[in-house]
Amino acid sequence: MTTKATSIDIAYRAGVSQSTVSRALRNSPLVNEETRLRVQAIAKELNYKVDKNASNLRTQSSLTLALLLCEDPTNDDSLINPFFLSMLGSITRATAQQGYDLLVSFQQLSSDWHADYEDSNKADGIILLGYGDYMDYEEKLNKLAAQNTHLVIWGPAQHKSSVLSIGCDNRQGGVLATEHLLAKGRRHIAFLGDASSHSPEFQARYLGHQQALKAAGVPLQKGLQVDAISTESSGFEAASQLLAQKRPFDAIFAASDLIAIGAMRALKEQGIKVPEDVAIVGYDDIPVASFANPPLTTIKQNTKLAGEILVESLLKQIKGQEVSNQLIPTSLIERESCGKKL
Amino acid sequence: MTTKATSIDIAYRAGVSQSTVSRALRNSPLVNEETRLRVQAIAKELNYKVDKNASNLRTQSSLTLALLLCEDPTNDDSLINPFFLSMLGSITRATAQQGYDLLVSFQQLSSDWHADYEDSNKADGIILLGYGDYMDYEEKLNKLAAQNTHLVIWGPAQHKSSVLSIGCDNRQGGVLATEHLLAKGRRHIAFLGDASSHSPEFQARYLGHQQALKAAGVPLQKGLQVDAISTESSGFEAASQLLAQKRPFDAIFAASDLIAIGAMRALKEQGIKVPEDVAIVGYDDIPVASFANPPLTTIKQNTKLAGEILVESLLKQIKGQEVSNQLIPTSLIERESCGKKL
DNA sequence: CTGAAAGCGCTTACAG
DNA sequence: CTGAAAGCGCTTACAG
Repeated sequence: MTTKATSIDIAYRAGVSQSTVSRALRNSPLVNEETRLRVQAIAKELNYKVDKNASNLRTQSSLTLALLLCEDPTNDDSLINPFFLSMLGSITRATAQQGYDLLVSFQQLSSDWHADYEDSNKADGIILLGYGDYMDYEEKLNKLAAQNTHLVIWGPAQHKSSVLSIGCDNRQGGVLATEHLLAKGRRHIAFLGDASSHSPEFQARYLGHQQALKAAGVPLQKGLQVDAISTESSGFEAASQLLAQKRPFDAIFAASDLIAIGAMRALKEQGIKVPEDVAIVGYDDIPVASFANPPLTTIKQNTKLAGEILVESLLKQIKGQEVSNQLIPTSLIERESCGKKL
Repeated sequence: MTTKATSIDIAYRAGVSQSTVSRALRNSPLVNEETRLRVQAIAKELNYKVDKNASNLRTQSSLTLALLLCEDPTNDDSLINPFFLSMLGSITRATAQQGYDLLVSFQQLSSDWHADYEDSNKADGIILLGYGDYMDYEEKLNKLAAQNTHLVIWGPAQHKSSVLSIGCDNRQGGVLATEHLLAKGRRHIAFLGDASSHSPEFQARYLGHQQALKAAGVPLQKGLQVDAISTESSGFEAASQLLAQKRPFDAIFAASDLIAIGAMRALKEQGIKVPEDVAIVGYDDIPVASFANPPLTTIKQNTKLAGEILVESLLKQIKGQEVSNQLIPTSLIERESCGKKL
């Protein structure tokens, strides 16, 4: 193994032309079966692999997808949102299943990631996984779409945006959570999470919450909504603030599991029992949820399916097929934070 | 933006040759400052990006690293070991920092991953992150090393292997854990984790445990070691088995946080209090650890540093520089599962 | 079924 | 400082 074998080496050994080698290796029906087998045997023996740079250059495609994880710059610790990590896993798998490679990159929202990957022919398309506040980069996104970049983003579809979006149905998840709490007999349900348009996901969950309340004829109490971002400490803060209000409540719908866990800590410190005094539902079903105390009932986003759809849609777009935004349904995972199963 | 601009388009507009464009874009000192600026301005205007396939083909390098995550096939759910996820994050960052791209791939140990990436010129080198039992693929690894593949693996250095290894100092971590338990006055310390050579990491931790015991003059009780793999349920099983033995113990050193958490569940179910009755130390410091109840004291592996060293070493190897195996020190994170801080 | 040839878009000696 | 030319290793019309 001194130097890498090329198709010419194989051609020489097999006594055929380099073109034939290329055809044989790609299983072209044009080439004689016997020749093909001979060529393939020699290729295997020499441990030959097609040079991707050469073939990509020639075919002008890369069989590679780029995944851009846009992180919240505030959180500069090497800690990644566990939900994203789970998405990363499923996207990697789905990409491999389709015979593509995956280039992964972490980006600050601020940086000039726009199209670097596709423009330089490193990837055929881009998947963008970003945090909450899409408004910041909506402009960039639209510009990209206008340039015919192949791009799919994870998240709620934006009204004015023409970018292909795949996301979970946050409103439906919100409905599910609140319906569950209602079914457990709770009537004073607090919502922990930013409900402004800067967090479209959380906002949609809150909207679902309101919808379920309305459907059940239970009045919404605005005072029971407290802002929080998706961290344990923010959840702790929000719950403490809620408690300080002295406004009675018997349940919490937390916009994320991390918030729920922080909230549970705050409740425990004040001697409030979960689920006896306050029932609680989270959102995401991150691994920690099942280890919480008590194990957390939560809304699960199907990351496996999401990854598959993301990759599938992007590939369709690349091939010029019709694609449309999709909303993936969520499901409720019942554990013990809302009391005994019904 | 109809079609992608090439260096020829720029040459045409700038009124220079394509060679000069190439030089100007690479900031070659050979080219006149004024020309360079003009060319770069036009490139920017046309949104030009160097075609990676072409330049890689020409230079025979890819500025890309491949990360192979070899998963335990038993665990076919989309759940990835949280520790690996954390490594993935830090490797991605370290790679980007060095100006390289990262190709990520999940592999079954069984599959023929060997060198696909480097052989096909998609990557300049490979980082292998695998689960416990390296013996299964040691042969493959040695073959690769013999082929001059640029490769670095995460894990304990193997005696007979010539493969570059970077890993945490598991023995030292074991010493740390047991010393801490000893300092808390515990004398009957159980060890939960496979201590055979099939799990070299766990085995090294167990060896560290023994070493600390010996240094303190506390006799090792072999009966207090129970096998477990790194899952919550296996930890639960192991602790249950330990309890069933009726051999008294006042502390547990779990070979991983997941095992520790499962063990805590088993203890709780039997009404045994942590840390009053039994103190417990885990290993890894995965995110769940701090949310456990009580928060888990554990041995932290510095994944940020590990990722950096992994990438750095691989790059050195690629450049033909001297490299050697490295052991990264661990540290103890004290929380509440061993009682009050001293 | 097979071969000779062009060309993907760069980088880099070589000559001036 | 600049240009003409070769060549990285493939794929694929084109001709036979």
